Amino acid sequence: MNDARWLSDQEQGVWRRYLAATGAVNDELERQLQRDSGLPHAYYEVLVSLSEAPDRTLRMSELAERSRSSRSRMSHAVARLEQAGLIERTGCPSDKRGAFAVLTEKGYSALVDAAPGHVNAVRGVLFDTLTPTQVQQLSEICSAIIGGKPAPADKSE
Amino acid sequence: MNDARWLSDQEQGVWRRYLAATGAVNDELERQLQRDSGLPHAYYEVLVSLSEAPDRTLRMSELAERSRSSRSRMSHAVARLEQAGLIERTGCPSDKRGAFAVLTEKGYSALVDAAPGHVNAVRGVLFDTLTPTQVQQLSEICSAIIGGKPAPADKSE
DNA sequence: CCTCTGTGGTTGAGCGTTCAACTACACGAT
DNA sequence: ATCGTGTAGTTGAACGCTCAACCACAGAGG
Repeated sequence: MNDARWLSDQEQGVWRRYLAATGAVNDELERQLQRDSGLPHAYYEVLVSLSEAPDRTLRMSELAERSRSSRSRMSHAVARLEQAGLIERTGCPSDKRGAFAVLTEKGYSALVDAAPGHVNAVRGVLFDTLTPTQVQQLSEICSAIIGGKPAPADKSE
Repeated sequence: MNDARWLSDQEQGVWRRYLAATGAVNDELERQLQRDSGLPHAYYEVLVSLSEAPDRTLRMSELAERSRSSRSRMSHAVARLEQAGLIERTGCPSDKRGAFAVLTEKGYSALVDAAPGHVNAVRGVLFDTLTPTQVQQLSEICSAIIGGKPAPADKSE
């Protein structure tokens, strides 16, 4: 493990804190959403994306992009959400390979029901914990990470 | 969605960037480790914990704590790692309910092989992307999220 | 000794993600 | 027309995680 390119003690500490912190945030959100709404966070985000789209409708691939997710994953996810009655699928007339996902009324209410608790959890875990200065710093740090790597990123800002 | 406790536009932006950034970091690390070593990141961390313990040995529950993981998860994980020959289990003489997990030579080599690529990935995704100031800020932000304890040199866990 | 409660650890089912096929259609070239 | 290539989306198996039992033992009290 004595590699010339190993992390410094300081870097190693930061990295471990990073893993602990993001892990804690993740766990807390996942647990809260699952407990209060029976939805995994990933599925909640799918509903959010659809709710913000015109006609609450998106192509599968668009939906995958916005959720930073693979097509396969979105296929499985939408299948489950459809089976739960929160989403419906319709074919695309102009391109017969395509498929639309549409948020149902039931799906919209599920989202409206889930949102306050979720927002509360986000506040509790992040915005209530950090100072406004830290929030600003975190924002810039995240922008740096997103922009510096060839990863599927949200450009809608 | 017009809840009095909804997130402000700024907060919402930060939150989405946070999700994108941490998601990208996660995906990148998971992909790199899986491709180059066939290990999920969680399993890699188990090997790291064991490699740092005296005699490369830890009780299951200690291992679970250090990996911020449930006992169940650790049981499954160690079962798989044992089956892969990277870990061995031995009973605890003083408490016959207990079990030790021991890193094998093969497990140690697997870790040594995997480490450089992993460290490289961590650098590429985080430390090469951020300025030293941002790294320091991130460290304090993570500390705040974890425990509310500020000190960068803090080690009260 | 025996039960009662608590703890260390395991197990199995259910679920979400991944990966590698695979289907079906679009589009351009031959 | 048909061939080849590329794209949209789906499928199934393998795998890791979670959750709720569950087993085996420890320790205290009767």
